[in-house]
Amino acid sequence: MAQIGARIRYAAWMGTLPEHLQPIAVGQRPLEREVYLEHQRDRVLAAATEVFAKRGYRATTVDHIVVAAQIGVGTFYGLFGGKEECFLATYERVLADFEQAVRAALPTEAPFPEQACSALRTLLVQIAAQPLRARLALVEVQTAGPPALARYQQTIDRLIPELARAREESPFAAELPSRLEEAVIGGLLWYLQQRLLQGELKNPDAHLEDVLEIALEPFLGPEETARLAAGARTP
Amino acid sequence: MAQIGARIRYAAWMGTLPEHLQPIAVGQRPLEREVYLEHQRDRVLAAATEVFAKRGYRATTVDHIVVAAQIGVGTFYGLFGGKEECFLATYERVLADFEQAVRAALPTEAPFPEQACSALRTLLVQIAAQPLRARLALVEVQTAGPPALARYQQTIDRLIPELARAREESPFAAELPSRLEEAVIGGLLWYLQQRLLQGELKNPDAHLEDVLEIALEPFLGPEETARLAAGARTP
Amino acid sequence: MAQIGARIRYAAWMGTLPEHLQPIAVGQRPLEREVYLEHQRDRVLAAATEVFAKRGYRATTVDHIVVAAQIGVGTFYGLFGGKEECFLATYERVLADFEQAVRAALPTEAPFPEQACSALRTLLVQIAAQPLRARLALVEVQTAGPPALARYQQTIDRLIPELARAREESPFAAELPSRLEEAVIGGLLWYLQQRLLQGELKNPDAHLEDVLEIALEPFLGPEETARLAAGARTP
Amino acid sequence: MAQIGARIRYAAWMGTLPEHLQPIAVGQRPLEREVYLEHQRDRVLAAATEVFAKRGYRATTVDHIVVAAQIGVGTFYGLFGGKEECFLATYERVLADFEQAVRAALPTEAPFPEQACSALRTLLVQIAAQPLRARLALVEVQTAGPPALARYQQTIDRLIPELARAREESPFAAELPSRLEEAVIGGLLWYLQQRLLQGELKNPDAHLEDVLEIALEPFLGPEETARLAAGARTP
DNA sequence: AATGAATGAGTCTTCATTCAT
DNA sequence: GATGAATGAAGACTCATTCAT
Repeated sequence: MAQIGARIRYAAWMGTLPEHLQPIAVGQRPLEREVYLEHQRDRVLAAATEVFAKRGYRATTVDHIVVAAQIGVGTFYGLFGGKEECFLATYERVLADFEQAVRAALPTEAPFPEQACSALRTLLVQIAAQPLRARLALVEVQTAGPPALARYQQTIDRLIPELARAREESPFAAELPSRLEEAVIGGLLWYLQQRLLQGELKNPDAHLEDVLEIALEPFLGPEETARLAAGARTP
Repeated sequence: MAQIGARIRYAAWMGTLPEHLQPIAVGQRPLEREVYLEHQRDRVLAAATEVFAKRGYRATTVDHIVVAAQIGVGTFYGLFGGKEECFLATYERVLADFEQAVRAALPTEAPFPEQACSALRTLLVQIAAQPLRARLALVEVQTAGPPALARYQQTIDRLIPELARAREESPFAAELPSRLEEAVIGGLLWYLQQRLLQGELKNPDAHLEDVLEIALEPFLGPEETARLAAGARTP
Repeated sequence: MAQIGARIRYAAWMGTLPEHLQPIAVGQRPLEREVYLEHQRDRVLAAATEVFAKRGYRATTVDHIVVAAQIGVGTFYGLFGGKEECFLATYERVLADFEQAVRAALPTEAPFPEQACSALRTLLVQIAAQPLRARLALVEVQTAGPPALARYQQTIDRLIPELARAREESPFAAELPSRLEEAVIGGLLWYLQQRLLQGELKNPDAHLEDVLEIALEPFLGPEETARLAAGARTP
Repeated sequence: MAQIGARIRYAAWMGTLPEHLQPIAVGQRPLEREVYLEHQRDRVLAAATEVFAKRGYRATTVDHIVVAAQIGVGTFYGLFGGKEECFLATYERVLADFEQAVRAALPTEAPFPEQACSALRTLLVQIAAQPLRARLALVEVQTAGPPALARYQQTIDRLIPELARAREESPFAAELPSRLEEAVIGGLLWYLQQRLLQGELKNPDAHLEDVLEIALEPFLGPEETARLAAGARTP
């Protein structure tokens, strides 16, 4: 029903035409192919992310992805087991990228509150920079069927121990509700999801205060939270 | 593919068969019919709730509902505009019932904290008593397409002012994060949704403490919350 | 991909247009509908038989049938579980018709050899009259997948006891090979199948002698067989 | 979807790796290559036979064969024109092997009945020894499309003159039905096919008597047939 | 010569919705 | 008003075959 010529893409990517300029190291060829393939999967994943985020998981058809990625249907099924598996791969990729961004920016030597603040800020920055991918990871994942939902919940469950460190640092650790981490994460996700759906997350710093209040104030109290917010704003 | 004879049901409900023995009071007929129709819609809604909750919105087909409700497809489309509209109606009905239950049990004369506590407890009781309907209103609604999601968010938005009363009552009103209501509701919904999906909401009182901690402690503080929990447990 | 307007067919079949000429007996309507439905299934079955016989089971697509029968794809799947089930139904129908024709022509009061001869002759007549259906029942059934093959073998197994009656009548019963029925039926089917594939079964009487020789001579001997052949030729 | 490194296999078969140590006799290379190619085709054919027999012609995909044979898809298409042609080649190969086995065991100097008996016995032995190949040559060939079916019928047609020799030897040649060879072969094939499908051809001698009765008794009469069966059993 | 990634026509199947009865 | 047969667009997925490397 759609798509034509992706072999051409490979040729183009290889820059085939000026033959004499090609790397002559014959042994290298298979490597290039491998690199191309990785690149290919990435391209499809990127296209899929966009399509999923724009149309929603359900409204997206394999054909949409295939057209967007400029590949054949068969290629798609060679790369992924099907629409659902493709979505899952997309989700994993987005998640991994976000996580890596957060880790990369993390002031590992700083005290925990600063680290937490940095993580949240990077998250907001990432969301603002890549709203489509964020939408996929926060919204669409919830409607992409049971396996995706399970994977989403698993992701969140992994956040609980991270936040538990805030409890340890808390001056009022003793009085904290037992389920606080869970509630805080639920609240935070809700907040982000709502803002995202309203298209209100263009400017990360505009929401940092809210986010810190939601995520950290219950543990660290208002003054400390305000201090963090102020600190984050300056640099 | 399925369904047989629903006209018969109407006849039976009317006690029709011996036609000449029917009440002839013509004026009364339309009323009976109206009553029947309402009854009919209720029956279909009830059947639909069950099907939607059991199979999930997406996996449910109009035929499933139609078979469960023992009506014809045409009747279904006479009653609702389509599958989505039917789901929405189902959702509204469930919501209205839950709300009514909460209102009915509300100690209107009691101070706010007691009222809030009662509302939350009734909610837990309702969820435990009707897990299918709860599942529909908390989980399925999120996967039933954009309109349903919008309606869900609207529902939640309406809860914010209710919770804002807790802020007024709060002894530390001044220090409360500005977005606290939002975060608290998000956290609460997350908590309920997770428990529901795990099938852990059979016993309402087992979760009341958690729920109070999540919903009220941020506003009222630990002592007051503990007091409410204790008070709720006794009656 | 194809098909339009079958509702029209129903109207036409009902002869709707001249409304005042319609049977007014309202109670009769559902019956007519039922009759129509049976007629409908028959029509589809007839169309399917033709398509299957002409294109072969494998080369036939559901769409081919659907176009030939002038119905919608959905209607097809409402009538049958799928292509294979449709083929099976077709096969059963053809078989039943052939069997009925044989039974109808059977001289029940005559001695066994005459009955057998009549049965074989009717079979040849039927095959000559409906080569497409014969082809389906003798050839295509073997390539229509395991279930069809099993059904075919079952059919043949049911013929063995019928032929065993010839053994009882045989003057040399004692000397007959034990597996003779099986071999004879195999040989007969082979003969018919080959002739059919060569398009050589246009004239039933041209093959009656061969068929009698194959099927009956091993049991009844050459003279008796020749007598039967001669007798069958005259009427 | 599958297959890796078949070039390696060639290298291994050639003992390639230490390139400078390879026999340099250039003239010899093409020969080795030819030998390799024949070997290669054999290997693929063997793998294909197994796959076709196990999964059935229709359910077998080119990929299945390619994986089983450990070659690339392209190689497959270099070796055969396509799936159907490959099946045909497989069939020919199996047939040729069976025929050769029969010929090899044939007591050329013995009188015809003994030869026929030997041929049938060898056939049964071969079938018992290689049920998969037998299944391919007797069953699958019938479902592998028109060309294969035609080829199958051709094979059988070639058997008729062989069996006609039995007619010449027959003491009752004059009374034999004219189409007897055809019927007998049809019956024999049917018998074998049925036993094969039921997995009942493990022990060749258990079926020799049946087979002789089906194939030879019509020509040679019961006593002679019994004599042959007895003779075949002893050696 | 061998490889296997890419292709995309072709297949089956589902299901929301319509409308003549 | 109720019915349910009919529709057919739309979807997911397969697999024989090609061809650049």
